[in-house]
Amino acid sequence: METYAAVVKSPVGLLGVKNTEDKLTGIDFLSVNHKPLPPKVAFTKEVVSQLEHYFADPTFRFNLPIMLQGTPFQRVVWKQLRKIPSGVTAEYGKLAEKIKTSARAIGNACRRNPIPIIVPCHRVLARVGLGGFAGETEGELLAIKHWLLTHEGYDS
DNA sequence: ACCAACCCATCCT
DNA sequence: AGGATGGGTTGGT
Repeated sequence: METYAAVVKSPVGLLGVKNTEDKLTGIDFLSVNHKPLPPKVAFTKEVVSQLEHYFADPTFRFNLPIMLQGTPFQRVVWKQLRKIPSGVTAEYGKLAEKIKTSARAIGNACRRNPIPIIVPCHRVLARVGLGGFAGETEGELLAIKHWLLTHEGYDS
């Protein structure tokens, strides 16, 4: 089982926070058999604090140093994702046009986003329907995507 | 290093 | 329903 810098309770369930001394590297959605784990070092405290701010106020803008590990293509896509503000949505197909690739390839890159919520892949929707989230196309995780969107004011 | 086959959070006809 | 799509992974040589 993976070890986390912190495991925090949130309105969408337990979140596992992964980071180095000064860079955020990942966020996982955890099942209930994980125990909450309070942050120890200062940087982890800051990450948890900003997450709590966001859940209290959907317009809160994250300001955290982030380390994304991925292929050059994935980095380009993730960079685009971070430009989408809270309350705004994008489409796989539209993003694909913008960077001259296919909608499917965009979906592939989103699927591998290691830092959901903060790198806001939940703001990318399919032409018709929600699209997927955290690797799933149906089920509990998709409910989280929907929760995040309505939290940000999106009306389906 | 290359290549074939397969997998996908899509989209069009 | 079927096919085009393009990035990634895997497993072979």
